[in-house]
Amino acid sequence: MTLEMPGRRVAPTLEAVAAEAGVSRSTVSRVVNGSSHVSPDVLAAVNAAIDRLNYIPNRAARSLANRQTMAIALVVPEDTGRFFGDPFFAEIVQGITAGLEHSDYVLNLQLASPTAPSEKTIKYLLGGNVDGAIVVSHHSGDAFFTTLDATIPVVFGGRPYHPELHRNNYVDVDNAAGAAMGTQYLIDAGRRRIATIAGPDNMQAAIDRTEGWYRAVREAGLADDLCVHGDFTMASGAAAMRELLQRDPHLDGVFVASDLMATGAISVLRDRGLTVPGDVAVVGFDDSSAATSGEIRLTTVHQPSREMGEEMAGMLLALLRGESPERERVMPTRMVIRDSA
Amino acid sequence: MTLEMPGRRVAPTLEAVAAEAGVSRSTVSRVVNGSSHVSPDVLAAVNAAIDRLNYIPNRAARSLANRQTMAIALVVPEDTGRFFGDPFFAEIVQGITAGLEHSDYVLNLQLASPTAPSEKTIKYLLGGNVDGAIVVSHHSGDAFFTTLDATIPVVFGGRPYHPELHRNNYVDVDNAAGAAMGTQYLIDAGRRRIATIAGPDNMQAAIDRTEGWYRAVREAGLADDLCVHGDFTMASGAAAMRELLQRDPHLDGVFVASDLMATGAISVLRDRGLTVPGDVAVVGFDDSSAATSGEIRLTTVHQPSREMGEEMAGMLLALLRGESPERERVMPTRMVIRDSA
DNA sequence: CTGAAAGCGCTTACAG
DNA sequence: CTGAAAGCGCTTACAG
Repeated sequence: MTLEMPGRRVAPTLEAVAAEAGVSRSTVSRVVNGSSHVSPDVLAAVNAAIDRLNYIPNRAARSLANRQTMAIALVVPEDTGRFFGDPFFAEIVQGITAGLEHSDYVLNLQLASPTAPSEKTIKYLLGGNVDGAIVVSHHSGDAFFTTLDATIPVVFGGRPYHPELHRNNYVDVDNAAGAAMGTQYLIDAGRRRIATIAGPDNMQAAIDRTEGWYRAVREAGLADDLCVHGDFTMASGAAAMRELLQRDPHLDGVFVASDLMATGAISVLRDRGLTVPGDVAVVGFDDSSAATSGEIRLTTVHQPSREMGEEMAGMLLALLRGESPERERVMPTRMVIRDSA
Repeated sequence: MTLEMPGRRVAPTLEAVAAEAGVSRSTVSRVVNGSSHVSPDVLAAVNAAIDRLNYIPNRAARSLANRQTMAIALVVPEDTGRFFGDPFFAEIVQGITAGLEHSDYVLNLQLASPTAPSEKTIKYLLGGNVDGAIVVSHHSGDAFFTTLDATIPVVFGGRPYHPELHRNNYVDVDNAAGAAMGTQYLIDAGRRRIATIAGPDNMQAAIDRTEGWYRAVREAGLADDLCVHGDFTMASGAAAMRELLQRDPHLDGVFVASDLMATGAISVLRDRGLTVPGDVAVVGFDDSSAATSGEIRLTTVHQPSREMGEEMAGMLLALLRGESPERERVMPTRMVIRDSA
């Protein structure tokens, strides 16, 4: 590692390009950074030299000089299993990646534990290694993110749990309205005994969806006692469904706060010999690929996950440019009717 | 962004620590980097100063000075859907993360397209932004990885497609032997018309597994004509199963090159009213979480994915230390008997 | 064991 | 529009 490999050319520096083009380093730096104050012919000469030498600016040197790392952290306070298990995240990441594609920023994935990030992650995030951060799947009770938000620009995927404490940048959907819509769909279909499988109550999105269910069910004058919480995994959806069935074997509709949980719920329904949507109609939330990969295609509340990812990236980029974008971007949901309700 | 935020302290530098401790910068640098040539009391004084000031070394400055980035790229030549859709990757990533936990390296995720990495990714990887790379899910026909391997230390997850062209570092299992074992299990169970759902033939692991199936089936004197390829997704497993059934409605066993594809295959089997393993016995490969999340728990060939990820990290770390670890680490597979065969 | 000095490859005012 | 100079915060020989 220490000795020069044969055939391993040393990377050309700004200095070399300057010499090749017959100009000063300042000038090369200007063209590399797209400054407008460069005469056309000089610009051409420098660009030619850059191509000839195959020059790529040294990131570390640049960072040191201008105090920008050109890196963005994607912080996901979930264990690996949850992160990889839910297609919702795949779409978010896809969107973020797309939104960053034409920028010079690179994405650094930081998987943290749901309770608290590791010492290493904290040091990394607070140690000036990234210019900004996107945090998705935020849980309550972690003061770290408040610190982070005070240190570098951060945008949240989903309204963070304590919005009243300080104003955050986030992109989200109106979870309560979406959930109410999904529940209303069940009501309109004539269901009268409607349960919900809610998400974890330390996540704002989950809380809001539960709220939406309550609202719809109460407005319709129906009972609101059938609420069981899961943690957004398929297994937890199944477990919740079992409990619900035990509490009321005659329920005829269930609004589930995520497609993945809905998939789990449906499998137990079928195990019990109940038909979907015949005996029990099921409405999910997300419209992720989980909605169509199971045995029964899910009727669900669609949220534009990919676009949300793009929005997050765009918002952070704007923040990084020193602009003041709208702090709260709430995107629309809509019903997608398929086979489960 | 440009003006100093109120309350935003400037990060303390090495210089500041040196002043605080009453020593030179060189000395502080030595203790930060764990050099042994420091007297006990000086070491104590410096560490105290570091704690007092809450000093975190500046990465960019360090990188610039010693030409190390302390970053490792995880390159996955798959689209986001595939990467997030297969729990196998989750376990690999988990292992890699664990293996890097106690090092000072950070992981940079680079999702590339299966055919060729983007211009941005290439520039990033070749532009001295990472000290090494781990590439998983390597497909054939991409000369880029040869270039990459010649530029920085890289370890492959799975033997790369053209091992004869140059010697790579990799960690893998004996895919052929594992597949033969899985197929043999079917044979021993009395199955006589055994098909395979193979992986894409531009991936070495897939090729090897197909090879193992051929070997077992031929040695048993059985027909070897029922081979259909999928691309490791659940949907492709289902499609392959349909084609297989069309080619021979009476097949009684199938070895599937991945659990995810096996899950897809089983769902069509059941749709057709065939019982598993009664009518058709199914053996998967991976023993990922997909093996136990479906309707029928998979009998499958286990590969130690998480450990493999750890090995990859360990191997790369050794390479980065300038050591010469074994270039090829082949880990054991074993049968896991559950309900599908 | 410790320090002074040079240097890593850029950017950024400051002149002109 | 262009260049000379200083500086970003470290590490690395080189002396001592």
